[in-house]
Amino acid sequence: MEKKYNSQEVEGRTYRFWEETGCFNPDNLAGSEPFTIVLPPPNVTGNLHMGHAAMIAYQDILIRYNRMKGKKALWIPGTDHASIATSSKVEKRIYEEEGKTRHDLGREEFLKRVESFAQESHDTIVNQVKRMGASLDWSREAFTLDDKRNLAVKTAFKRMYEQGLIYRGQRIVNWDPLMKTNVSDDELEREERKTSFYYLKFGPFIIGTSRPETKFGDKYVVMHPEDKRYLDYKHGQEIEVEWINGKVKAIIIKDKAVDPEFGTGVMTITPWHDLTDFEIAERHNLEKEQIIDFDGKLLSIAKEFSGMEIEKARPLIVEKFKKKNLLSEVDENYRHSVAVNSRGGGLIESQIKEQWFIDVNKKFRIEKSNIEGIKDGQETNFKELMRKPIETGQIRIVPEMFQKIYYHWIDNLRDWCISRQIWYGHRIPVWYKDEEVYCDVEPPEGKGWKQDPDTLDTWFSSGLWTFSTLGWPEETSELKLYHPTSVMETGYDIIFFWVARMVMMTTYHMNDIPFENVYLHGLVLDEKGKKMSKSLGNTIDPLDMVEKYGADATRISLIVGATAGTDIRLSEDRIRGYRNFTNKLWNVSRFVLMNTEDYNAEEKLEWTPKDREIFDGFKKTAKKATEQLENYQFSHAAENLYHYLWHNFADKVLEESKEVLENKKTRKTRQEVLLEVLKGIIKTLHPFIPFVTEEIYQLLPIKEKKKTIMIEDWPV
RNA sequence: GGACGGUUAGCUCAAUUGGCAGAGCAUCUCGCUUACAUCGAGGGGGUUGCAGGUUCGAGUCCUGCACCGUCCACCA
Repeated sequence: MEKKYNSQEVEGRTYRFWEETGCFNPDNLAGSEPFTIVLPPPNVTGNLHMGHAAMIAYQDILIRYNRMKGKKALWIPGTDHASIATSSKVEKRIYEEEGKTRHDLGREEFLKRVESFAQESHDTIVNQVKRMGASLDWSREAFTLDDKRNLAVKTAFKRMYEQGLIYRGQRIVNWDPLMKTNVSDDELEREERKTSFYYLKFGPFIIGTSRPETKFGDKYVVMHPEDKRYLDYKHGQEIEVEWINGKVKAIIIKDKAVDPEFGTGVMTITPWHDLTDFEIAERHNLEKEQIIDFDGKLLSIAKEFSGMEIEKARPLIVEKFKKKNLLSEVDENYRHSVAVNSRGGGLIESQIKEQWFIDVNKKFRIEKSNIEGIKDGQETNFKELMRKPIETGQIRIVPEMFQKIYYHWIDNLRDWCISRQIWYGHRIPVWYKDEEVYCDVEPPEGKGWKQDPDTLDTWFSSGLWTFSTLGWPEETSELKLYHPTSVMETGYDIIFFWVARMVMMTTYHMNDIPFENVYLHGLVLDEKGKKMSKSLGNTIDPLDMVEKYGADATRISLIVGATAGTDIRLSEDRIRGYRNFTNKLWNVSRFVLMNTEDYNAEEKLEWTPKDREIFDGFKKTAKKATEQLENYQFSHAAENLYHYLWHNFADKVLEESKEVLENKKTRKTRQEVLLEVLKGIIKTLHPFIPFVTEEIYQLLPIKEKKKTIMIEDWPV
């Protein structure tokens, strides 16, 4: 046994060895009870970060533990094309390097570039995942945009379209003028900004606005019906006012959406560019006019400002209001939040545009149902399908706290906008010819059909992930055996994007739940508690740490102290600390092996009471660790084992054994006990620190050794 | 504006249903004893955010407050 443990050398060789054993593939395992996890597919946008490393650690623990418990443990790898994120990344790169936009390149050429970037990222990521020691079944690897998944997406779309659950409509959407696409409500990020708030004279009224550049088309002035200050004005009354481009006729509208407490209690509306205004306009059947185009520039209605970008035009427009004596007052310290595209895009401008939506309220009949609380043939809708399995406990969320957040999201949910005006992703399987619309998995026969240019929101394909990876829409035996999956282990930050959508898609298409348990982990933050980001320069690259301290140390440093749903602070010191732990385990093993060179496995002797006490001490610890693992208390389990190895087995048992081993009478049984306990320790520690434990296992002088510790029996 | 989480040793966090406040790191003292100095032996360090209440007993339960964080929300 080497005096020093060389993680670099051992880890590289051991992963290859594991792959060769075939034990990552449950088809080669003896058990019959399945245990399934699908890996949340990393985006093919570059590299793995610490968050990925943590997620791999948690899932690999579950998989290795259950495999040792004799289950058919399946962990399915895959990557996500992440349409908007990947597209944005490549667009930026091309713009920086060549000064071109995707529109300059054209759809075909641009897609080629994205695909080659995606392939590169994929290869890097797969390599990194392997370095972490993940026992994934690579024979089942999937990609959200490969042929099988493409078929699944199209099939899913078609079914939902035919049942009227997917529809196309003119609606107000979140338009990103920078990336030139719409994004869903969940992809928005709010940023608080300090801006000026302008009070403008609109005939007899003073109206407030933070967006004077949208005011060109104003012809409705709205107030609360019960606002006493304005009782003299009647709904529908027409007034003539002097406005930015001369006299306009305006109509008084009374609507409860107006808050009398805010500003002057009167506002003019811009239905094309604001959701509240849009809804008011819908209620009263008012005209809607576009003021800003899809590039974020003013339209001809703005007269001399037409073609200008908003930021540039705003001060000039304010100046004009001022000159015309229409500016009453300016509040310079107005704070409000603006919406930004969280996928690296720009400031959101609401626009009316034709888009595809999933109707979350529409009732439909579910033929068969394995969902608790929903009967065969019952009428239901997507909101209910998402809610029911959590309510009945058929799906358990850990930590429980997130249930409330989940319900709250469902209650406030609006129709999910699934179309995107970007090119990288699943093209919408709909074709048009004149007034005809055709939806199918394959394009229609005949000439003159044009496919919808849009692609689907990346989360549409992600929503199918638990079953599309198992071969759906084909009715495979894989699906029967491994679905519903056992655990969905993912970050709490994508509970809406992903967890909810999987529940929705799976209950609808499979009439079943996607997973039995949801374990939500926290974020990996830097040592000061800040989010790791490249711009802040506070990232720790998992691969650097693997090279310096080993994958085992990196993994366990992400586990201890990470309880469900809470963020973890990581520093290099922490990882170094756990490297010391793997070193300790190595030396403990060396001590045991050095003192058992003459051990004869054939001879069976009776243990002394002290021997038994030692063994019981380990049993107790292992039992506790098992309970903790069953309850997803990874941190506690790891800490518990850490403590036992170091402060009980090493500090007490080995120290005391030094004397016992000297004595010929007591030597033999003690050797047996030490080997037995050491074997137990490395088995229970294996899910956490797989490499070093495998290496030690291979060196143990025991009989009936399996080819790998991965398929050893769990010692409880 | 609404909800949720947090506040415990210098730092990061534990403490099952209320039952003697703990661990790791850091720090200090001593020790290169042939498993390990990536180590060992030992020490110091606390009014559990604040103010009340329930209880034989509160870090834990109740009420109020303060601060930090997160999510949600159409205030122009």
